[in-house]
Order: sequence, then C-alpha cells, then structure tokens
Amino acid sequence: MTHSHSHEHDLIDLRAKLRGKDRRITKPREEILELLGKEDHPVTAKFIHEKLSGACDLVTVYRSLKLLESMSLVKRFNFGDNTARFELISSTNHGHHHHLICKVCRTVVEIDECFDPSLESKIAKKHGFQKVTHELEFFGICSSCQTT
Amino acid sequence: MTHSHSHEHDLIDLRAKLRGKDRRITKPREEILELLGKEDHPVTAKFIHEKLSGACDLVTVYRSLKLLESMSLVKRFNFGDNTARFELISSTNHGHHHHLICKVCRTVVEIDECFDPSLESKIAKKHGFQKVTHELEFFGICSSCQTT
DNA sequence: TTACTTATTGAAATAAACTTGCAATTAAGT
DNA sequence: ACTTAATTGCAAGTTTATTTCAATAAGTAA
Repeated sequence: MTHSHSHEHDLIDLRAKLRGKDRRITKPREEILELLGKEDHPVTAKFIHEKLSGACDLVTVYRSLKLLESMSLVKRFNFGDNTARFELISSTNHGHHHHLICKVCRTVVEIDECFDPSLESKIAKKHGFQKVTHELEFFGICSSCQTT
Repeated sequence: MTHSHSHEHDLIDLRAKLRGKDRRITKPREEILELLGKEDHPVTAKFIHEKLSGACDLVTVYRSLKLLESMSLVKRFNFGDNTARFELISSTNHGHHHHLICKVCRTVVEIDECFDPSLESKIAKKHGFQKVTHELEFFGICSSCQTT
C-alpha cells in the first residue's frame, strides 16, 4: 500500500468523521493530515508548520492537531523533551505502537513489538482500574552513535 | 524501613557523591532531597517549591533537580502533561519502576511489575542499539472515577 | 577563626511550547 | 447568492524551564 493511497483513505476518513458534527473540512486540516501521511515518524507542531511553510498559522496547527487527535486520526507521543509529537493513525496502523529513540542523535525507530497484554489486565485488576492503556518508549544509543 | 531512616541514607549518599567533585552540600539540595523522601509519588518542581514555601527560589529547585538527576539520586518521569515529575531513587528503590495514572483525577499508583527484559534485549539487538532502557506508564480510570 | 577561592543562589530576563480572545474569514446549508 | 456559525490569524498571555550575572555562602587553607 502506497503512501498516497493510505493518505487518500485518511482524507476520506476525515471527511466522514467531520460530517454532521458541526465541524468543517478545511484546507489546514487536510494539509496537515496529508503531510503526516508522508512522515514515517512522529513530528512536532513546529515541524509541520515549517514544512507547510506559511500555508497556515502555527496556532492553527496546534488547534488542528488537537482536533485530529480527538477524532482518533492522529496520536500524540511524548519523547521526554517537553515537546509533543504527532503521528498519523492510518489504516495499516491501529495506533498503538512504540518507538526506539537514540539518546544521542534522536533518531527514531518504529517498534511493533509489545509486551504481553496480560500484564496490563493484571495491573488493571489489581488496582481496580478500567480502560487501562500504556505509553512505552525505548531509549538507547544507535549504531552510528556508539563510540567504539 | 521508615521514611526518616531512608531519608538519612539519601543525605549520606548526597554528601558522599558530592565530596571531591567541586560540588557543595547546600541547604536547598538537602531540603529537596528530604522533601522527596517524604513523597510517595513523583512531584513537580513547582510542587517542591511551594512545599518548601520560599526556602529557596524556583530556579534553584530546577537546578538542584537537574544535579540530583545527574547524580542518580533522583529520577525524572513524564506523565504526558508537559511537566517533569521527580522521584527519589532510594535505597529500597533501584529507580526503575512505573506508574498507573488515573486519566480523570490524576491519582498515581506505583507499579513494580514490568515486562520480561528479553523484549528489550531483542529490540536492542534487532536495531543495533546499545544501553537500551525504557519509559513505561499506564493510564486508566481509577475505581473512584468509574461512572458505574 | 579569619581569609580566600569559587560553586551556588536569587532575581530578572529569556526561551520555547502551547493556549486564549477577538475580529475577520470562510465552509456549508438553505 | 445569502446566512450562520465554525475556523483562522494575529496578538497577547500562560506555563515550564533555562540563562545571565552580581551577590552570597560552602569548603579549604593559613
């Protein structure tokens, strides 16, 4: 499946989810979604704004991302540097996944592996919590940054 | 083991680690460490500053926490709200652990369980990374906040 | 104790990420 | 095309955290 294909699907998804909700399909929202469809890793609002080079205001990027997140079209990640990063939740990507980040050069690797879900349900049950999810990121030193 | 006991140990640890490093044992550093020894969950710099009620400047809290973190006396956590939280790495607590946070009331539960370390080494090997660690936090709805 | 050296602090300024208020704009229904 | 209200842009404001620099105080040596 190509990027343009999945991107098209996401736009359809956007339109479908906006319809009949007193929400509007706007150029910034489409452009941000399109840009995210081309990125392989989570990106910051600032990065999106720069890539869109003035197509819309940075404030609109923040607002759009918040909306897209609330519509489950985009997922927010936190790599511990006080800057939110956003990734598209595409058709091929159910949203839940993790990352391996180089502590030196900040290179990001997408990780599909996860621990056994029984750990989560065990913890939920033990403490009487419902709807338990988790955020998990790995940090290390990539091969290029290892001072041999 | 009581809090005052472990707190005492941490102060000894602080003194030991500072000695002979061109670093000084100061009142703010001791007070922050002492306060952290009494807390059961990670707290923000702002919280520490308020609890210390003007004993030192907020800037000093930030600086001290950074120092204590670099000395492995304190661990920084990120609960996804763009605010760093700090917890003491005490004698009974090797530092690596996780939290279960209520998405509604922000109650925090300390979690000792973790997934099998083989997952981490597997990921490290697969992508050629070294010194791989992870940050893992659980989020859910606590029993008090569940609208039955 | 006193003097000396320099790490540390406080206060103000700065930086960076993000949010809010409001008038102007524009999407979408009629 | 007209109308209505969601959305945008711009400016201003928040929040979290860092930097600069003169004043202070910790550690050391006389």
